[in-house]
Amino acid sequence: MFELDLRSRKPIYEQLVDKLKELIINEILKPDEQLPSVRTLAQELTINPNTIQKAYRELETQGFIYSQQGKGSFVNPNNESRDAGKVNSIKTELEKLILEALYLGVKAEELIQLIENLNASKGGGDSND
Amino acid sequence: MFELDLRSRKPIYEQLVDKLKELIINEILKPDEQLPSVRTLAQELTINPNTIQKAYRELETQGFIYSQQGKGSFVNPNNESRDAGKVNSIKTELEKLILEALYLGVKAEELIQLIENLNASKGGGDSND
DNA sequence: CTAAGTGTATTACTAATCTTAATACAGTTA
DNA sequence: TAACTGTATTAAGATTAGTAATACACTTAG
Repeated sequence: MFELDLRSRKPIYEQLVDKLKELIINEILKPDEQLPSVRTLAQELTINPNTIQKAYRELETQGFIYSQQGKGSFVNPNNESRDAGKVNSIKTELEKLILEALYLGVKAEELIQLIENLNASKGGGDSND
Repeated sequence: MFELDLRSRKPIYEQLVDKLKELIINEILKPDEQLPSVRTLAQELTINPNTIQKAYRELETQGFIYSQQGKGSFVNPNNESRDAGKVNSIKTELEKLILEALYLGVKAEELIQLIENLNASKGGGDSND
């Protein structure tokens, strides 16, 4: 299900968070779909269950999944209103990166094109990155 | 010159890097303008010179400043061609954030507006964030 | 109720990072 | 030469991050 780089400087749990976020955003994991249990996934990836749990907790904090004790962890159906704070922090990050890109000579049109491409492929299934 | 949060989880040198990048991008620090010396700034902020140096080294690695032994550290005039690798990594980061924003319900138009606003204010002096 | 599955919490050990400090070296400039 | 620059090294302490082992709590199927 995942390919992890155990030798990377990037923590395992962070790699997990990124990959799962990607799967959720690209709707490969559907709303309310159950994720693998912490122990199952831990066995599969040959890492510690706590590491999985740390990733799941982070995803829950960020609002991408919800967990129920005894039942499992599931993809959070994305109601586009609950995340005002998160949207704001993302916008702040975006501003920083956009300013940096503009400073380095990237044209505004190019950035706009980037958005339009990503927006067009949204919901169109998987992406190749 | 700066306000640092010594109690923050964010390392001091990283706070410095961010602030200086901002000043450079917004052209408050002009090309070839000399930065405060590591020792001066260290005294001013009551922190260790090594911490300043770490920030300066990071800024130099990222291409925002250049340093000359015996002379000082200076804002790097931004020739908009040298940073192909950096531009690419910024674009990758942007893609991730844009996808996440779109997923959370932010409209593409809103993001485009964001870019246009930032682009319009570019070179127009300071910003209020 | 029991068994086997789920998530959760606590604790501990290890490793890495951050900050400071004390020196020393090297180049520039007046 | 003196006083300023950046740079490098080493070491120490503190904090944080990552991983692991274990126990607890809830849910579901029988």
